[in-house]
Amino acid sequence: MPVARRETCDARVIAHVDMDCFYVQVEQRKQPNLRGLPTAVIQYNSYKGGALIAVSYEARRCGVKRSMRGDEAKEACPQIELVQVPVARGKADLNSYRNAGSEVVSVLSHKGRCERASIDEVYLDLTPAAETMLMETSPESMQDFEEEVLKSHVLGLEIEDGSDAKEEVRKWLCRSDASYQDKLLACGALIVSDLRMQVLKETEFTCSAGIAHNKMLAKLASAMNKPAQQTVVPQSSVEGLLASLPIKKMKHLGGKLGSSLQSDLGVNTVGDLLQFSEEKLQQWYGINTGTWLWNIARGISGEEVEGRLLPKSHGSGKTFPGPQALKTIDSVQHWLNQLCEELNERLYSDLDQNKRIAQTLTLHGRAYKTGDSDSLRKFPSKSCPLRYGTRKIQEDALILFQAGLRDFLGSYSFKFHGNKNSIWGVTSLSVSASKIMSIPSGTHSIAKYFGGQYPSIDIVIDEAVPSSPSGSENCTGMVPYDLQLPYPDYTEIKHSNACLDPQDPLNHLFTKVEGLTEESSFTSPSGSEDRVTHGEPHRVLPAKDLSHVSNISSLKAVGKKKRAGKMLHENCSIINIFNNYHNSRSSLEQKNVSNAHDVKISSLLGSQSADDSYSTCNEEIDTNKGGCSVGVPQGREAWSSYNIDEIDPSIIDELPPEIQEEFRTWLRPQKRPNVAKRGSSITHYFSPDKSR
DNA sequence: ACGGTTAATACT
DNA sequence: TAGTATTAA
Repeated sequence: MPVARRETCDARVIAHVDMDCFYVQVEQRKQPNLRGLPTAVIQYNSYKGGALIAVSYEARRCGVKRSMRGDEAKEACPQIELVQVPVARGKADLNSYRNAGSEVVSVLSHKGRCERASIDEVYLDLTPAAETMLMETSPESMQDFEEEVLKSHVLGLEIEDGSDAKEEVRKWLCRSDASYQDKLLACGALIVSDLRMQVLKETEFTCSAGIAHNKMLAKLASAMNKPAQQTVVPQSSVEGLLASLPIKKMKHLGGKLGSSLQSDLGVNTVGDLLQFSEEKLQQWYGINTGTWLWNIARGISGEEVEGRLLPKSHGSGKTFPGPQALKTIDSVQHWLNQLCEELNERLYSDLDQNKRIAQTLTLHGRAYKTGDSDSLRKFPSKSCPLRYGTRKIQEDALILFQAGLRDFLGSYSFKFHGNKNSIWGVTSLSVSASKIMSIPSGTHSIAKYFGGQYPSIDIVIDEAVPSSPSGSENCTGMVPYDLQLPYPDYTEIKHSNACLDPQDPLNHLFTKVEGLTEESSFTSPSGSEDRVTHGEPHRVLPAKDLSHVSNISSLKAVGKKKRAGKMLHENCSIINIFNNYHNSRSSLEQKNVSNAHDVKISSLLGSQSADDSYSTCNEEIDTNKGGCSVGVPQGREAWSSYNIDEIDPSIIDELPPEIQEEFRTWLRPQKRPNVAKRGSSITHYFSPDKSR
């Protein structure tokens, strides 16, 4: 949650690092002969030469743009080298780019708190590092600087014609009469240029960066001078910068909200927003967005750098444009199988490398209905608890699709159901895994149970662990681990204060999840009658008729209520054990657990081979004191097994500092409830952010 | 309605 | 909550 309190108290040093045409650089590193040539990365060569997704700066100089197709690019720049995105399972495979992004993160993350903002972007909070540098090795006392940092752009620093820009920058960097804030930024510039050189040395990738007092300004700055340059935003330059900055250039305002601002208020630059009171902006766009707008007009953004090096979800998707639209369940199933195979592979990599498990599987689709004016209707997304193993994910995804299709088609559809000349076409499919939790990996960690050292714990193991649990060889339905999350556990996570009602007639089901699982895993996808539904709000699918859908254990086990702290050992979910473990700790013991949360960076970035065994649970305590740990669950989820309201605030001081921080973040004032907006249909995305 | 794919976040 | 919508790279 953004908190702008710091904005007025102390100056932060925030950097945004943005890789230059990243996919191109990854391909050029693979094929060094392409270096320096106009190059673009395309996917799917079939239609008009494929779609460009990254363009080198040489090619941009030729007039090639990202919105072009391969053919157009060739036309604009005949010498252009077009490299195809790797394809696996008939779809684009972005793994090499993800892994390259991780390489970059591993270099950047050892200096200050680091947030992986996307596959090729990172935020850094360099405040402590800059403060330290200012105290110990202030640029003021430095004689010479690296060439690289002298190439920095400093906004508001006037370079007269004929004067030496590098000399001006050098003078700015070691100005002794600079404000404290500017001195910190100067330190930030030195640190960042150092980091960028390190990235180049260790990964062969160039990047650009912005250095400013908050994320918003750093992000703006990193895009101002590309490629391979950095830009500093002194506070004194902010007003002028925003005064002329087109509103649409601002992050979050590139879409409909930005357009509304233009049409509702006649605002064209960020500076134009200054004329409106906070109340006025709130009236138009709601409390949160209104306050956010009022702040950004003043260059204020209190968003914290999150300290997260890993993605929060994994997804795999594909589009089937126009004539390629899928018209049969069989073709849908085929593609779902491909997508799920990829997803499963990535889930196991994440488990292996980062000791994380995902809890929710979601299916998204797009579809049209033929001969229906309503054909643009949205295909609903559906989700359910995630069960590990290719086959299970495939089964569940198909079920979710069928549920979605049923909703999509509505009542009149059923007679054509399954007909060859179907009245629908699917134009895109995607499956994703979210609600990822990190499994603590220290001495007392249940991660050890994964390694089989404590086989008495009732985790279901279908089969011995193969070294590489990739999808295709799992078609037998055998999977290494049954990490399914039967419904009771799932709901329990979200409602740690839920109670077990001993009288609940569904309890017997609750304790029989394992049996149901075994039985249902191999049940044919139709005709099953022995499902159970109930009226609780945690159904995955609508309570309507599900009988056309196969059994799915997670849908069947629907008992929910449970007394906090009282666990049922018959229930074999890994999450349940996790919770049980946590809940049985004293607050003192929790210290140890928390300290052991972190996973070594090396395990994140080590060779990508999937054959590391889980038994190599390290007992190391994280050595990174900068709050930049890997694999630590962030935010509330990390503490989901505790009832927030039951935490005695006095225990917080007893916790290790990094955990205290997490608690405090978590206990910060929550966002104000939104109030009605007026005159705009734009929904609200922003949290209160204002300095007080 | 060939800017695809992936991911994050906010709202209801 | 689960589902929708917006944004961005």
